[in-house]
Amino acid sequence: MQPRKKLPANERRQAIVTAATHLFSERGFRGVTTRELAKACGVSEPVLYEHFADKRQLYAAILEQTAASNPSLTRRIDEAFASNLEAPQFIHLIADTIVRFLDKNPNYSRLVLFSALEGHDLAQLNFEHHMKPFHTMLMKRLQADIDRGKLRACDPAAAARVFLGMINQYFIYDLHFGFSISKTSRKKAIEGMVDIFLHGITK
Amino acid sequence: MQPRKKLPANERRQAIVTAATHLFSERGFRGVTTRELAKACGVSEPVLYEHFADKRQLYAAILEQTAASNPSLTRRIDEAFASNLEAPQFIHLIADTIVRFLDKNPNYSRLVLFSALEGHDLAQLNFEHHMKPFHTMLMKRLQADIDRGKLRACDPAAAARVFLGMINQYFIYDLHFGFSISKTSRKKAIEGMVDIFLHGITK
DNA sequence: ATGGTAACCTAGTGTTTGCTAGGTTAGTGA
DNA sequence: TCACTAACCTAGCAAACACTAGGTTACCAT
Repeated sequence: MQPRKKLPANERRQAIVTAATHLFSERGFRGVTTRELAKACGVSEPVLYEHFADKRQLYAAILEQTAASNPSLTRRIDEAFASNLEAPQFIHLIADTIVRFLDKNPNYSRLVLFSALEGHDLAQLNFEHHMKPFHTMLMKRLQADIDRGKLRACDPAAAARVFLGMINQYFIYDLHFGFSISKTSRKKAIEGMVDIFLHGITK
Repeated sequence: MQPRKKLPANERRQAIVTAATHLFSERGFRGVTTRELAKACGVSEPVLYEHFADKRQLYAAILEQTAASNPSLTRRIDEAFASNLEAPQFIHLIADTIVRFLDKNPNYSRLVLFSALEGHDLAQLNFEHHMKPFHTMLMKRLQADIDRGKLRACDPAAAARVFLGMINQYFIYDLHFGFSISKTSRKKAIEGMVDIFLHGITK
């Protein structure tokens, strides 16, 4: 065991947030003790309290970072919306982007869902920052396509909900099956769902 | 304060389970203390331990009852499947039945989701007893309609997933909005989603 | 009426929790 | 090189936790 390395405040703080994100996403706010947290960070408990006033504020910092970050996902989504792809290719791209993100960030959905269930003040942050804007953008895009006569005259709000629910179901299945489905059959499942969704909104 | 009423074991046990179901669905397993539990039941803590070996077994009993019960929902779903309604009416009926159930049992989804997230042994019980059979039945029904030429040749497994995800999204929105949406707009939202789903699977 | 007992209680147990007082060490600038 | 301080530690607090030993009371059969 080599002597412990001392880190500057900002780096240590980030290390704590990273480790805590893992733990909180696995077991929720109440399921993680500050002792575990400290051990996972490789430091002692008082160090946590030099960066965060209490456990709740540490949790809040994590939720905030989670909701504010994921720049790669946001960027790719924005790119998809900015592109002039036709509806089918556009929907495929969006679905693929989100599912790929969820595969690479298995913590994400758990963290968000835990915070919502546990009723944390900042639980709606992700909803307001990601889901709602996405929902709005998707609605507008679909409405535009309907106006252009590219899609049939369905309710764009309902369509956006179906799409989000469809993608979300992907996570629920993972939650129950424990990621036991192979990547290939997963890809097929997504394609099947997108296929039905597209048929549902096109003439 | 009138003298406390003594209940026979089976009635007291059921009273405990009922009260505990409420609390656990609101805050999850770790979010509820045995003291709260006892208070909510109107008894002292040792009474809990005369009916259940420990907190986990009480929780297990609740999950078991939740997964095994809801006979009204199961019966109505079975009736819908047994009926010879055409696909559109059938899908409308199923969606309406489930949504109506979720409105009357706001605890249900939370309890199931909490147990899944917290990784309880019996978490898959509901999935195995309700979701999976329903998924299978829906798949078979859709496949039959596809074979009869009533529906287009889509992937029935994917279709079932889209349907479940769509319904599930209804709960997620409630989770975030806190049941602030009025019943009428809710009904409209469901109808819009069912509409898209139906268009997605019909020719 | 009254004994027997199922149903319930008070008053704790040891353990774990979030959090802290007060001391120690590693790294840096002069 | 050495003093200063940011970064870290050990040790332990009070409160809350799941759970229990041992005594009390309401109810029912006789």
